[in-house]
Amino acid sequence: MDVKFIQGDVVLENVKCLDLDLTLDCGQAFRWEKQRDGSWSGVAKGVFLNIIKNGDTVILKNTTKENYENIWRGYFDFDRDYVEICNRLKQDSLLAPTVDRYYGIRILNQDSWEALCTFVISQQNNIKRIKGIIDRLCRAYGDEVQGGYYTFPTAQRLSSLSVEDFEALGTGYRAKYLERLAKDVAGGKIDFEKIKALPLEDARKELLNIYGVGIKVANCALLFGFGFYDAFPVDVWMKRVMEYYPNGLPECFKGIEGIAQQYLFHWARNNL
DNA sequence: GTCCAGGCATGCA
DNA sequence: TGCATGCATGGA
Repeated sequence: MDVKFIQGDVVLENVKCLDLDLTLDCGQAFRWEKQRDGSWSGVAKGVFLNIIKNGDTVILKNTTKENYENIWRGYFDFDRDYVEICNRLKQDSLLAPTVDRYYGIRILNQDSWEALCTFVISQQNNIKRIKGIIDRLCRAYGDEVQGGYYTFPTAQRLSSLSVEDFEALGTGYRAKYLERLAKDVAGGKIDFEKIKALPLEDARKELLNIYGVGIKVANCALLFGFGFYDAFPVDVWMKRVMEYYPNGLPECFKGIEGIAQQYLFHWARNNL
């Protein structure tokens, strides 16, 4: 992959195994919007981005070199060899056709706080409604960084809200979880950087101590917001998929269980 | 009207 | 340890 900085844009050439449509709308992030020109707009880590892919060329419009290096390079996982990963996953005969069918799904490295909050909201919920809740949350308590695009509110900002304030966003019974989560994070009870540095099992234990966080939400947060590619979230869709793996996960998933999971999850939602 | 969604806390055995 | 139950909301 070649990186060029051309007239205020960041241009990446020869990008392999990246499908923006699949990656930005496969149930791992809920805030990206597709534009009429086929590009995607969104906000991550407090910064707005419009991104488009033509052939093997990706253009991050109106982006500084600093933002590319500090945010987007890691967010889109540009340094990871997904071609090699997909080839490895295709050693599994069940996953092989799925990887071919949905080739280009990547894991986004989202902000830890946003991912944790997002997947607390996601529990016992559907993707359409999750998006609506998060959109209302950001519009109400985030900062507008571009017309109609808002940052995800900080834990400090949300720590002053009441349970009723969260309920007003349509979060339902999850409101009490969010209320306490915001206060605990703002108060320093939960240290994201410390958790990121732990082994998977220990990191998961830390997250499981949080009110409203169970095994599924913990694994999603670990995979999408803490850099644990070996986390393997199992929700109602993945439970159906697991019937195809009665003897457990195949050896070729090792270390990248989370990436395998995302292909299987997407396949399940579209075919089961 | 019933069922379901990227589940979890709680109570009880 | 494992299992049953209640839980908010909105779309199908």
